[in-house]
Amino acid sequence: MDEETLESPLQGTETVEEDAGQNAEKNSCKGDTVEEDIGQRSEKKSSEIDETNEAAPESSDGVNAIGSPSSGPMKEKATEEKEEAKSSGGEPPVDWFEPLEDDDDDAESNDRNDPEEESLAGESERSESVGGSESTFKKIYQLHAPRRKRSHPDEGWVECPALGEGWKRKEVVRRSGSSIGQKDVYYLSPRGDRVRSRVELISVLEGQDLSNFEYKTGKFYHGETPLPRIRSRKRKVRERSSSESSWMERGEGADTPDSHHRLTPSLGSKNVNSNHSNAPLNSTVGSPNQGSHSEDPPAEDKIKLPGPSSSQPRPLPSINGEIGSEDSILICARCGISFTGTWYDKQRKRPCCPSCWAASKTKEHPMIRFRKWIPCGQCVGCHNTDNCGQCANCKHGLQSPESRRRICRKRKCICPIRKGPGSGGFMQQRPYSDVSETFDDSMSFQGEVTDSQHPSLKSSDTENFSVNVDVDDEDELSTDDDDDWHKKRKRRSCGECKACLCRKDCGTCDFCIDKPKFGGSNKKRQKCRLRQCQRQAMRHLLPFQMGQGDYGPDGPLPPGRPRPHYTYSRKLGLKKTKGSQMGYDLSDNEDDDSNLQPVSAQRLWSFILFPLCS
DNA sequence: GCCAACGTTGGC
DNA sequence: GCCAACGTTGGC
Ligand SMILES: [Zn+2]
Ligand SMILES: [Zn+2]
Repeated sequence: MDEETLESPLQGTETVEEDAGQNAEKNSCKGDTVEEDIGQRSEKKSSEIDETNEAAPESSDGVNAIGSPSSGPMKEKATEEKEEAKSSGGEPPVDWFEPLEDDDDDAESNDRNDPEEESLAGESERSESVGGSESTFKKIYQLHAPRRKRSHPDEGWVECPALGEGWKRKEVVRRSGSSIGQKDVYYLSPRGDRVRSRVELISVLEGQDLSNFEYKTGKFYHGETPLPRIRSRKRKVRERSSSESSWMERGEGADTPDSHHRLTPSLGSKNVNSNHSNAPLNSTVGSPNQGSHSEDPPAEDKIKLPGPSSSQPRPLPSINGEIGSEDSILICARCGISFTGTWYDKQRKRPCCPSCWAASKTKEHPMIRFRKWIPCGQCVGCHNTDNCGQCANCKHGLQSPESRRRICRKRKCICPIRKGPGSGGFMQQRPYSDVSETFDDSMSFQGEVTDSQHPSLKSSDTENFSVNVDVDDEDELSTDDDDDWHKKRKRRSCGECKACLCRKDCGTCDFCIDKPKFGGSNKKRQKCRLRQCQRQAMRHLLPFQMGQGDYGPDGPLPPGRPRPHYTYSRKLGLKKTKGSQMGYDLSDNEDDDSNLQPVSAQRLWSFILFPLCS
């Protein structure tokens, strides 16, 4: 979908264009920029529903609270979130993305103190408000209105002829909260539909082509002025944490206020679109539905995480709750500190504080082992001297300054199983002893670290988050090694052996049988055993004959690489081998020298025929 | 957009 | 520790 692409927070390397766009924005629609609280927006919605007598409500806090007592009104969420914050860590609050009550302290502190009472109040109120009558709206408005300073809802609207007669546009700058300074753009249709996002706009303007419309600026672009965010991006970006993508400086999402309400994986723009006919303005929010997560498309395609623009000061994480309101406190799953904001790890399962996130970006995170690729000097890649001119890196290099050029992928070492001086392999890049450089003493994880004899290996918490990370400099710190990630997916095959060169599946091995094309259920999803690389395939993927035999400490090494075991996926009770000490990464067996191509493998392969490949 | 298949996870 | 299962990714 276009809008998914357009609004993807991952869209962005175009900070510059973005800025330019913002300037253009001012010029195009001449909109007064209204300053507004984040939290206000939810209030304002109710009030505007009132004032415009708008039948189609527009958000969960406005709509669901009115129409459905069971549909997850924000007050309940607020309570839950608070509970979450109290119980250290755990899963993120389901609606953490809601800009709840994290603003103006002076005015709100009273309300905040008793969320349960508030919740109850909201409940009874909702129970009365079945039909969403005008009086109900007013009641809600009155209930909420005194709680925050608000800009007048009629304020700041300017004509936006680009969308047609009667359309209005409004910019709102947030005055507080974690995304302070961020500018939201709203539209108001001639019918009074209030639009907070591109998707909503599309819904309201059913059938109209908005592909050239830039939500943020309120302008249509024609041909020669491509919208910067439309550029396709490599999926490699996915490897970056959602936390990073939560910085919305890049895409248009940064300016669609609605984007902050569309953060649960199950609540993507897809849902929005499927919901668009009658109530376009309430479709982007709903009660969280965690269950459907796995069936959704990759979350990154549609999730936007809230966060301030990069051009604005980033909120400092609060250390153990000292800073920030209780409502938005999360417990970092990595270091254990509490922090305000909405940072999450790349799987969006655990909160990840800005420090940890930043540390991971700067390769200084104590819980992560960063490794760098060292060319072996022997493999095909290393022996290649000519750039292919075709690969992404070659193409990239054509447009890049010298400092950012990358080595041709055909010339990169493909030899993942070798390591050591003069040999390819991962080298640890950052010692654990650097922990203290990055983290403050007050951070709770330090206690855990010192409690254990060995910070990186003994603490269970540390264990859980001790991750091997192949350094990926793709975007930030380009070096010659910046496409190791690319290689990572290649490292099961040498590309040269008979098995690698074989293009045909045997159709009879278990992996083949599993394939849909052979009538299988696609559960194993592995390459035909006979096509598993003779040199680099995982041992357990090789033909069965090869795994058997008299391999032992004194005998020949078994062929193939052993299956890696991922220590970070294990919880408690792991026993570490003695070699698994600081600076030695044995958690990923690919680095183990025992994985070196054993002579016996070649011999064994001579027993495997390749009738399909010869 | 589809597909092959890689890497990781959780259950046992 | 093994392995079935599956989310994810790069190539086409
Ligand atoms: Zn096969
Ligand atoms: Zn091979």
